[in-house]
Amino acid sequence: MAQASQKSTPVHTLSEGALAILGVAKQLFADKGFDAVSMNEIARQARVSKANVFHHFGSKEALYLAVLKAACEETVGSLADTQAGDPSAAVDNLWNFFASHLAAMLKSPDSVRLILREIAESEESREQALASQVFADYFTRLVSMVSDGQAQGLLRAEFDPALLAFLMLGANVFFFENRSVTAHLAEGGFARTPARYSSDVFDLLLRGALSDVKGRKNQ
Amino acid sequence: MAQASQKSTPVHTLSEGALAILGVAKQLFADKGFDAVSMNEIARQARVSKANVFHHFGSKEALYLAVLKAACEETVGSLADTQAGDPSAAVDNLWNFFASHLAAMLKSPDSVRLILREIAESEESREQALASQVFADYFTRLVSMVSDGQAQGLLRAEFDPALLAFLMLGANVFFFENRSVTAHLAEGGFARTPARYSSDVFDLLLRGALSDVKGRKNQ
DNA sequence: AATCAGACTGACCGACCGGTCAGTGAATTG
DNA sequence: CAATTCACTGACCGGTCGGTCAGTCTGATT
Repeated sequence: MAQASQKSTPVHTLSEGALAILGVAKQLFADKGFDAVSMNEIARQARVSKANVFHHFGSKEALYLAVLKAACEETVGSLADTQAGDPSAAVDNLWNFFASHLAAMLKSPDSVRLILREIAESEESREQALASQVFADYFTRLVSMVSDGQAQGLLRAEFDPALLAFLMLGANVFFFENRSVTAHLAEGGFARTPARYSSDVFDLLLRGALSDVKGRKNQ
Repeated sequence: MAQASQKSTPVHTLSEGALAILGVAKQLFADKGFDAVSMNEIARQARVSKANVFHHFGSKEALYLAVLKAACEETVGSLADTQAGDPSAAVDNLWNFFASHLAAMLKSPDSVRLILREIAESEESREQALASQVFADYFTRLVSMVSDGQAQGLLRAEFDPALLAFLMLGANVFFFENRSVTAHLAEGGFARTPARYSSDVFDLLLRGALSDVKGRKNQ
């Protein structure tokens, strides 16, 4: 075991074969989940021997962890440049973040599916904590933007900012997870393109569903 | 193979052992997914021999299908009694459906996780179609309620009714899937109890996040 | 008493699993 | 040139996988 299972080697120092393994493993794990993928299959698709996979990553668990870690870094990385913005334009910032978040998810779907899969897992493992951290990162950013909007008087202050943030995150994730289902749906026109979905959802969240007559009867 | 793999035996005609197997399999499949569960494990927990599991269900696939089918029926069944309601009270109907939907999910989490797992799968199998149908059932109901609300002038008519339905469904599913994550979150107060979450989300969706000043600047 | 159906079991099967290991061959280094 | 390093491999291991089968036991039918 030459350099197996060393912690978090920067990606660009890996050998060609190791990168191929990482790429194949990412796609397979995202597609079918940890248990449905065998090391044999990964090796075959990466065109290396199975022993070579173990040489580079030590164990199946370690390989999975490496894949997940890369996916998390890629995901939070794509978010890093979509930041800043002054509080007085909180609603615009919110919109930018919301739309680019969905776009980023769709641009690297394997990473996202990997992370969502991990979060859905019930056991509280090291891997789950990693994936949850990505979730928390997005969430915290959204919450602070919403808070800004409330502080500036642009948004109503009566609701919990975390609630809107959660709703926005959920709207994107739910869209992402159900793309294939909504595509076959008769009423699925709203989800035909991500851009349209984003702007329509954002508009609905901001303005609300209620008509402007005084009928405020909820609960 | 005595009565294995017959299609959709009504549950109450199954033997005691078969029911035990079904129950154990449901919990295990929901917890860990198809590939992470072995027939040995199911047999052990159900206190029967592995051969007996095959006697009753023929194959692992068939057992999984039986479990999934039962879960789908249970889920749409819990929805069946929450129906009707005249169109003029569309908003109230919407609220009732929304709140009881979340409550129903939390009452039979194994079934829900089974279905969500199946929907998340990429391959378009027979099982996926089954699970998607449950999704479609809920969705269609919601859409028609929203349409009613729009026809009655209670809700704004400018947005796609399917969009609000989708958002509501997503809000509940997202809450369900991320219960364990939000519980550890500092800003997770909004998700402390399902009842509070339901009513707060519903209120926010109806009234919108924007404050009432004329600042309508979105896009 | 004889027959039959069906729930149930232990022993077994070939295939495949994750993982190991001794070794090969091509660069790098002294 | 010798020594070292390291990506890489084929052969192999014990164990578990989904699945089969011959047969046992029990209770109802005739």
